[in-house]
Amino acid sequence: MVVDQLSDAELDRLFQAFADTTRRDIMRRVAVGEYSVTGLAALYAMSFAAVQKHVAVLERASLVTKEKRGREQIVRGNHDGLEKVRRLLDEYEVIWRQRVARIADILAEE
Amino acid sequence: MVVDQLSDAELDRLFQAFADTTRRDIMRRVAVGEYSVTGLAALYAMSFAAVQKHVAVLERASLVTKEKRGREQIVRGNHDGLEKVRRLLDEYEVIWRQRVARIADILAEE
DNA sequence: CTGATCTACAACCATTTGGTTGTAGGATAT
DNA sequence: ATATCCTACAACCAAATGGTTGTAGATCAG
Repeated sequence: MVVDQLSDAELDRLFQAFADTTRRDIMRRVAVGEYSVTGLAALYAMSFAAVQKHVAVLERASLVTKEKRGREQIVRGNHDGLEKVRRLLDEYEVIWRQRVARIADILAEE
Repeated sequence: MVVDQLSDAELDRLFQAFADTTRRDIMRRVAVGEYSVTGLAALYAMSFAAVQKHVAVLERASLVTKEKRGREQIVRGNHDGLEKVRRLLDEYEVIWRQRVARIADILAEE
């Protein structure tokens, strides 16, 4: 099993990428289908450049990939990025449960 | 079952709160034990005010709660906030798996 | 070749963020 | 009563964020 150590900077970028409504919506879209950057831009009430920037943020966070197809750039969801975030939150969950279990033990002892 | 609709603003706050190394570290600490704000501040190479602000960000995101005890303010992890984020990411996961399944079906038809 | 389309990126702007120091109020200890 | 401790918050600053318009390079269609 690969340990896949996540740097703080990488996690910062991952969570930061999710911390915007438009980007979360893009994530949902590209998880289901394929979109060019222009195709995505058509969905939102903001400029093409703004959407292109959002896609760039997602790309830097490894949450999407882009593939050139003719003059278009096809944006696809990257499952790895999502998995990394989920895994981290699962760790927090484990820590939490351990604590709850510990407290339960303490209460049982009384 | 409570649906517990999450507003975009609430999700923005939750992910934003996680998008900082210091705040993630605070989350790990308060998941395990109890800390006053001063107790937390002692752990980091920054001013008390900076840490107090980080705690305030986590509190606004419903990721921690504070309880006054004498002149101290005890910071505790709030499991609900963590669960909300995990649940959202699980939704993305479900969407993703549906897509993978759909592609597998298409490939199977050929 | 020419014009239209798709993308990337620079420059700019307002707001937010993450840090600082300083001030002030409530709780505790002596 | 007084000094100390813990906290909150204001004011400030530099950098990042989320948006804009404009420019320019590829690629495609006629």
